[in-house]
Amino acid sequence: MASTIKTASTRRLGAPDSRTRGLLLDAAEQLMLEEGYAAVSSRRVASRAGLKPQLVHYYFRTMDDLFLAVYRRSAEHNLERYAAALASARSLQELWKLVIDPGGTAFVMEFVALANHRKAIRTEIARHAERFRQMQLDAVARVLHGCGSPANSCPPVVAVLLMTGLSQVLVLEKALGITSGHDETLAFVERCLRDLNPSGA
Amino acid sequence: MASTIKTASTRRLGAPDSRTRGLLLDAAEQLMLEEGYAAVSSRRVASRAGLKPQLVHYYFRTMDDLFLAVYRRSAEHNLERYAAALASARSLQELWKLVIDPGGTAFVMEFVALANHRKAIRTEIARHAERFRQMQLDAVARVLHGCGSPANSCPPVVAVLLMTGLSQVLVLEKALGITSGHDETLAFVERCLRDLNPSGA
DNA sequence: CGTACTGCTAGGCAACTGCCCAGCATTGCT
DNA sequence: AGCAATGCTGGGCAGTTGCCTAGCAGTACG
Repeated sequence: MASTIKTASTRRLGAPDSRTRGLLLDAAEQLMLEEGYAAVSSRRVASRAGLKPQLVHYYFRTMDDLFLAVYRRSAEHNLERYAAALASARSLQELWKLVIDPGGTAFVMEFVALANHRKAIRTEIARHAERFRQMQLDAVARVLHGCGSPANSCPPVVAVLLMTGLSQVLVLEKALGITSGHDETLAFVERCLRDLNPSGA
Repeated sequence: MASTIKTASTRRLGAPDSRTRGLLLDAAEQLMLEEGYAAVSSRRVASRAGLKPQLVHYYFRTMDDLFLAVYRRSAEHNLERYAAALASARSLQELWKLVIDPGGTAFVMEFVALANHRKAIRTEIARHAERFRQMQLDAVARVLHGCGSPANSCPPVVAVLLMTGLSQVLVLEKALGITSGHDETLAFVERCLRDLNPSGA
């Protein structure tokens, strides 16, 4: 009754800041991006990290906990990186560059697929997305306000959704091997941005 | 060597137009939408259809063949339905209504996730997407040409991509439970369309 | 010294997977 | 009647999965 306390409901679990735990998260994240969430199993994660399979369940009670941890860590990281970039963006052009960066989008897409039928992850994504949206909104509103065009242009929320949507199709289609119309669209967006704010970057 | 001919490379397979085969396709499609592609296994598909598991492999050599068949059947069906609707659409407003219909989008999203790491399905999706895009393009070009605004507006391809992107974010976010900015965006789009073509319809 | 805790592991259970084979009964052709 | 094709099934193999239990060796601390 001494060493294995487990407080009647939870079994022994590894420390959240362990180095090994981090390695497992790395491996899971890689696997997920390369082969999809269905390929992420405890054995595969461990072998990719060069560790024993049981370690996965030593640090994460269930596989869902693993997925959540992977998502949380990456989302938090992206949020910080993005916040800094957004804060220093001074033009719509710079914001657009941030939005169409395919780095985060691919990652999010895979999680969206996973989240589609796991509510714990779905709500976590929703929470982060709202924070994300708010950040973008502030930045766009600030920049839009700085370069005028109140009635001519569209409300900031709409601009954010438009940019997000466009970025999503472009990234997704590129991944599928579809590229028709992409160049024209990118050129069009840049033309629009230049019309709104001729000073450029 | 008589009954089991199998021509040395392929084993015996069920007829493509069999009623049972259709039931299996139905079951697989349902499962996929309700629980994700990871939940589609031969046993589960069969039990959902009220049939024996071996029938799945009697009609489809591999699970990938099953997925491909599910996709092909549904995509073909959507394509026809869409073609008819597009052909009869006379205004941008009507086209927009077709684009934001969430029916097909959810289905496509699940397959995109699956396709991400199965090249046979990926190329099939790409093929259909290109046909789809071309159809939309023709329709948009026709309608845009009909209501003028050559320089003021954007090229048809860009319009299609914009609409597709917007539809994707809206559907995807709604599924996740995120709705901030959606109403404003829908209102904005309708305002834009009315500016382009006041006659509405 | 003993005690408590930590990181880690050997081993295993029950469930599930894709896929195959041999064989049944029915139908239709000759 | 004879024969072949068809729809279907009982049974099974080999592999993978999530998750658990019991325990080992090392360290910190009284």
